[in-house]
Amino acid sequence: MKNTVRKEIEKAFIELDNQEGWGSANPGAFDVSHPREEKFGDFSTNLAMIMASRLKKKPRDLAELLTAILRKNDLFETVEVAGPGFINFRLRPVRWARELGRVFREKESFGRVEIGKGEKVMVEFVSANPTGPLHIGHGRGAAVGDALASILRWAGYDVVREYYTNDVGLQMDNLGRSTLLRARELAGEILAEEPAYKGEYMKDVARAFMEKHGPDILSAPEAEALAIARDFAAENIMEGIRKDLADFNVHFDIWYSEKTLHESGSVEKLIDMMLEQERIYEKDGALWLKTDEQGDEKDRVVRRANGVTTYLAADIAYHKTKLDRNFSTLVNIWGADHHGYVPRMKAVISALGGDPDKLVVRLVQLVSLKKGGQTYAMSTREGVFTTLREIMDEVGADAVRYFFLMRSSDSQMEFDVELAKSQSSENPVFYVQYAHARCSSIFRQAEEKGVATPDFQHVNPELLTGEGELRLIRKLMELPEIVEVAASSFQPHHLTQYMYEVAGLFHHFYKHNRVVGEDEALSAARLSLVMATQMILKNGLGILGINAPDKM
RNA sequence: GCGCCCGUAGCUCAGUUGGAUAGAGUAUCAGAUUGCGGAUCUGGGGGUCGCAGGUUCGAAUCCUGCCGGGCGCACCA
Repeated sequence: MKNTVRKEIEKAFIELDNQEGWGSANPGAFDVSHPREEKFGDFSTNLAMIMASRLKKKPRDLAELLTAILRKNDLFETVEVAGPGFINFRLRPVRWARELGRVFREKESFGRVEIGKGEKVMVEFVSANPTGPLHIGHGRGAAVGDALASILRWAGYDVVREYYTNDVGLQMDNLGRSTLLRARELAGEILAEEPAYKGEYMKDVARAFMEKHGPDILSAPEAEALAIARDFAAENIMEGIRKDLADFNVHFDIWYSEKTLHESGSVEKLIDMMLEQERIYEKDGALWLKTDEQGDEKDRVVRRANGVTTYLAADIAYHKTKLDRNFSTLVNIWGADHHGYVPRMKAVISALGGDPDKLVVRLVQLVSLKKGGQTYAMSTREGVFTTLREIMDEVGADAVRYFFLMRSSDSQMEFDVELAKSQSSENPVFYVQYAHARCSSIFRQAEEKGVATPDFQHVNPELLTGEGELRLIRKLMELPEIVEVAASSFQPHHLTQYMYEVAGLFHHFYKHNRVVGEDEALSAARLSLVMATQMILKNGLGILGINAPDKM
């Protein structure tokens, strides 16, 4: 609808331009927005203010001239000049009601837009090392990454969800050693040293390890036992991560293993190539990548003096594969504690001959937990963290996702556990899901009373022009705009916020308008509005990866 | 010391590319409903948008400086 209005404004401007002979032809960039105050109308444009300086006219005078033309358009009920030179539009109510037909034509696709034009986008997220279970920080990244991927898909991009596993290197060796230590402890030995991974979960890993390999494994040669323990632990923990994510309704297209990059030799090959290109040089026995001249604080080591490559070396090879796979945008969702890597990774992209602007890093800020009136900061340093599994078990996957998605990922957030658990209107996820369930309930009621589900083509739109109805309809028709905003800002919370508003307007409508009543035509019209609302709630919640229940 | 994010109502937070009298929930106060799910709805009070400059017709939004909070600054990942 917004685009329709924009086109009408452009047409009017061109007409005015011809009439006055300014020859400016192009109205340029101007806004069409929903005014904050309802009394200003359905849409508002700043065109007159933008063009005023270019044409050396007073904004209000220009606005008046445009208004005279726009008033002839029967799309609008009123066109008015306001404030410093805004033009405010109010559409004829019946035009809004008729617009609902779009929802019934597009159904489960209503909300899709084509700004992506089929371009390939990768969203890489979570990518936690298989050294321990996911905690709620990972959970926030998982929710944001997954919802963002869906939003981009709805915006017309060809999206791939990818998880990169760091399944080799020093951390993995530490993991193997920790497993063996715990296994020996289970066998009755005293801990020879403090394990690198101290969490309780390591005891479970060790127990499973012993069950599979039996006690003989402990007397095997150290190197052999270590390798077996390492591989077992990594696989065991990774399995848990996959399960957690699946239960969190997060599904990846590709699980990319760092190990394969080493095994294929592409890490070494790229280092050699960059040495030749003098993007990598030797100093103090180590090999360094020139990231400094690309905006990083200093150059970075890719191969240590002891001959072992660093994480960065693998990351070069990994990002090479991303570039080779022809994505137009590479989105990475990282925890805020990794922000220092952004310039480094941009430098890597440049060194590979790619455009660093292709890499979009969304940093997701930390989560703290509020429980029993206390706030707990999640801290890896102090080893205090709640796992994603624990919080999912306590409040449910839907509520966890909703809470992670209702705030801007740029802000640190407080997760109120009691609120997420409460089954009342105070809890936003219940408020939204309840709106959907209420729609279903209305249909059940209609069915009992023998009221048929209407076909929108036979509904009289004039019957949907009450204040509460119009407000709801206007909001419903915004879904495509919201998808666009969320996609272009890479911020899913815009959609979550919108869902809440839709639910609020629907509850209001329901309270003040009898849906299934005596008047057959009116019942049909209102039932169709409920159907449209339910479709929007279902589509929106679907994008966010949250269930839309018929009963609660 | 350098860098990134944040600072908006008592509390938790929105505010799309700069727009009109800055919003929601919650808390608080006051109300509604003999009917489709009260898991709902209506209203009131509550603000120096951290502070100070600057750009602009117009700044919560952009720029600079300062203050406060969080997080990073390895030949770890």
